[in-house]
Amino acid sequence: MTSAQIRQQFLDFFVQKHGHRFVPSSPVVPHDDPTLLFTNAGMNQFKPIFLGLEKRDYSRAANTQKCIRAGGKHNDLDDVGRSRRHHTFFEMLGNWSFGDYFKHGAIEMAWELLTKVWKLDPTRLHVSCYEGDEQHGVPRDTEAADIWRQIANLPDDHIHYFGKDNFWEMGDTGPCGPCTEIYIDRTPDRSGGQHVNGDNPLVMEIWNLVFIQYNRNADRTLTPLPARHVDTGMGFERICQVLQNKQDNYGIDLWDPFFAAISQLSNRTYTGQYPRTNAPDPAAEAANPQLRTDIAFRVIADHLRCLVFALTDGATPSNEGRGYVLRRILRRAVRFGRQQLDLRQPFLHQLVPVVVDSMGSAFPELKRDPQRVVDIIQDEEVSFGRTLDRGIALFDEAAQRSHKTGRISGEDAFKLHDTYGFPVDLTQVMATERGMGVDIADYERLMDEARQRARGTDQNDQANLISLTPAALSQLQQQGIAPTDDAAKFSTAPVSARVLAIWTGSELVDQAGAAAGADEVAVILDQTCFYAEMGGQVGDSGQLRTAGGSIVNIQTTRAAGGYVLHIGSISAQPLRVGDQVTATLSSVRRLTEKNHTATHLANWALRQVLGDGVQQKGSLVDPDKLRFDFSHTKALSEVELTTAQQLVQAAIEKKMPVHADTAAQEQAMKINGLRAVFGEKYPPRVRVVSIGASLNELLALPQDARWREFSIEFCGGTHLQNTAEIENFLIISEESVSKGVRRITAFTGPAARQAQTLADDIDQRIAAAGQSDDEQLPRHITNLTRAIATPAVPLLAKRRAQAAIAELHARVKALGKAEKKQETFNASAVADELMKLAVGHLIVAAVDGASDDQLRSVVDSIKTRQPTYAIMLACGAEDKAAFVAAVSDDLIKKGLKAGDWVRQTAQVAGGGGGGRPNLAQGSGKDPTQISAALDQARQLAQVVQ
RNA sequence: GGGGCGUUAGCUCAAUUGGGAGAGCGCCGCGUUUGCAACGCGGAGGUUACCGGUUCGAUCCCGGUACGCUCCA
Repeated sequence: MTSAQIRQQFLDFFVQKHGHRFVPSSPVVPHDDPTLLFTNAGMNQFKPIFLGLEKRDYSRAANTQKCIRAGGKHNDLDDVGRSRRHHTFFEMLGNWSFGDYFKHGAIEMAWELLTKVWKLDPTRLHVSCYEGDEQHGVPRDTEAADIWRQIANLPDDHIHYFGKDNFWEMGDTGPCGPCTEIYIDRTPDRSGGQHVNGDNPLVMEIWNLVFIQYNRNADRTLTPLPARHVDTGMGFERICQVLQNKQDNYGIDLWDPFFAAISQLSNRTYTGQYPRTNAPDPAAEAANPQLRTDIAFRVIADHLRCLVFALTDGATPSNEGRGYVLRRILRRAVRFGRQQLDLRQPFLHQLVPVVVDSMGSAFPELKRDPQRVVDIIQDEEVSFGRTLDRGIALFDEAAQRSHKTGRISGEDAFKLHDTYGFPVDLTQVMATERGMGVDIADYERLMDEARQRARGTDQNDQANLISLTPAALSQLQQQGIAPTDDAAKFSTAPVSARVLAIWTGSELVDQAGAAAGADEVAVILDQTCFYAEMGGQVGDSGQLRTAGGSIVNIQTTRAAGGYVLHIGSISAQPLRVGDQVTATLSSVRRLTEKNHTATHLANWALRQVLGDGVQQKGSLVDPDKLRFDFSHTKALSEVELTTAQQLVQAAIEKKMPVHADTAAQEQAMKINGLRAVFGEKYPPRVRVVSIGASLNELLALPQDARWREFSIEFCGGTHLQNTAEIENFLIISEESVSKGVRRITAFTGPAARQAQTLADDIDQRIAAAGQSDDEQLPRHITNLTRAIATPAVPLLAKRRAQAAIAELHARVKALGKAEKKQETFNASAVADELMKLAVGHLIVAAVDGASDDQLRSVVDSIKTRQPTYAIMLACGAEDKAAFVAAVSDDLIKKGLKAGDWVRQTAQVAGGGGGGRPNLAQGSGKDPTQISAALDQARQLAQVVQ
């Protein structure tokens, strides 16, 4: 049975036989959950259902979920390759019940699938159940055990009890419950019962059934949930191992194409050997080259699969967060290829088609744009190659330094790693190759210190107000407080509302402010006109006022579990639950709406200019500006920017009406030219914001080619009535945010007007500089440079100024060159004159009207012709005297050093100087003292006369 | 979010009590050679990332900005 069949049978069993809805795997990169690095369990996408934040139109679901476990709390990265069961990426088969079937149904179906469909030997199956927790009043899960006895006829010695391993919790608080795990005993004599939940690889957990029936409160107590859920997870690679009768997860057919491809690249074969333990054992590995090869094959295959999925789902390698985890995974794969398989050139990207071909039918998203994935990986490989080359050079230096001790210092190893990204295990390998060691203890010490430093300043600010804890959420629900009615948010009129709850960030209180404590709060009302941050539009600010004189200044607004949190500070009188308030928006809402409507026009205009490849990658709309990120591979040209800007400006001048209405998603999706954010989940009924044509017109003729001339987007934000209200639109900057993503920032309305005056000012300066005299050029350059240093300068004006500055620089350079040509001619002539004034081997003279540079070239000129002389020349400008001295080696030996000579000379003219014994320079502030200074110079030179 | 490091010629990089901006490769010209490679001679190419400060004087010291590399969370 192939792995593909196994996957399909699992899904068919639940979907076709037991009425589950197939819910496609959510992306491995959880775009909407910043607390999670990667999707690491099947239930991630169902979390909101368990938390009671969301309802679905199905109560049974099944899927195979893409999971990554690396970098977070579960970090399996370093075990991969040596371990038989670990992956950075794996599939988790699962079935769920949301308030539908519970323990009986879950166990019955699991048993049926394993023993009837897949025909596993029932006598080899064991289960574990929760042993209970008296302290919190949770009984031993005899219920599950009884079901097992009844359905599976399991004898008592196949039912085991454990503590916290059999109690599953989502977090510190929230839904949780006991679970029952199914194990398979593959010992020859079926004696594995004692190893259940132990380390024996022959006794392996294959399925975990979780029964969610409690809520864990903040005080650690448990409350039974009104609706009980089932959440199960079965490692796909593991069950394939069992059904294909293999000893390890990498022995299954799924990996065959991977190993074949790696084999072809490296000209080696995979034999499936494993070390005794998961921990690296350099001695054993050194003695067995085939073992090292096998480990490398597994590392590359696993990491490759992980990268391709993560990149496909929109992540990119970077130096922070999840991007950093991906970079580490990629580099680990490259390192193993390089060290063990001698793959010195970028190779990983060549393997991408293996993943796409072998898994593309189960995960069609892989086929969408594999070339992008190839490009990103290749880029990373090339840049890691540079890092390694640099590291090797630096390692050589370090080895040189410590060649006496025969030991690379911990400090060097640390610096190689911390500053230059050169992996410490490579340092060790290279040291060993030269018969050297590495001071690893000291390296670890420095590493710990660095970790401490990084953590030291990690403070969690008062961010607690912006969301509700699961405990607070369930408390609100239990009090019967309905989600906030925010239908009024699309208008700007004040509304009258009642205070339903006050949240301090840690608890719900009846009153707050002034004498009542906590004045930074989040207020929940029965209805509101405030827009909670969403879809890139920032939350509203404004005021809540009571008749009794309490005022809450709202800084921002967020949504949590259907409740709108008005976050702000209470002044004057305390605020109480039950108070009647008037909610008034700040006038900046209008500015935000200008920016939001303009963002839609910008999105549309960029697509007109750059083509359909432009996809929205993010946006931020606040009162000050709009920021729009979109996919595009290179910087925008001046023409593209100008055209996009003009398109938006034209749309403003056309005074187009802005329509917003809801429609069935399925219908709306058909509209030609509609923009939706890729990867975003949209509800069955969506709100469509269209500019220039009403939703009714659009839906009447959805495929009409005309619609491409209009901006049409799914959007829940607030907008103007008419584009004319935007007034002005000016692009302020254009930059790259990550590979393949550009960002434009723009202003509208009054901010754009202000920016325009800056642009006009700059254009005037450019014009003035163009006609400037030669001497004034540097001043114009400085002025222009300063003028564009202000952040709010429109981009096009800035680019014009930069071009002008470059031109001015070129002019200055050309002038300097012309002057210099004359100078060299003068220098040798002046030198000729001066040499006539020599007294013995000494020349001390003033050169009138010469510059510092000219002075030096005269000295050079004399020196080349009379290498045995001592020379001191001086020149004066308005407020400055300059000296250059040169002394021959002979005369230095006699006691005249140029540095001392020029210093003591320049001191006479109120300055100082210095340099080397053979050449030095100095300067002073008083040019009238030049001749006195030169007298001093002659005096000092007496020593060599 | 917090550290470390970097930015000098087209490229790779030097330049220490703060005092003359350099090398190798590449490029252009000339020479040697039947030709090529190689070699020899000569040459062009620099706002030392940007802004400010200290100083008689800053590639160098100090502060800030931008960009890049890198480690940790």
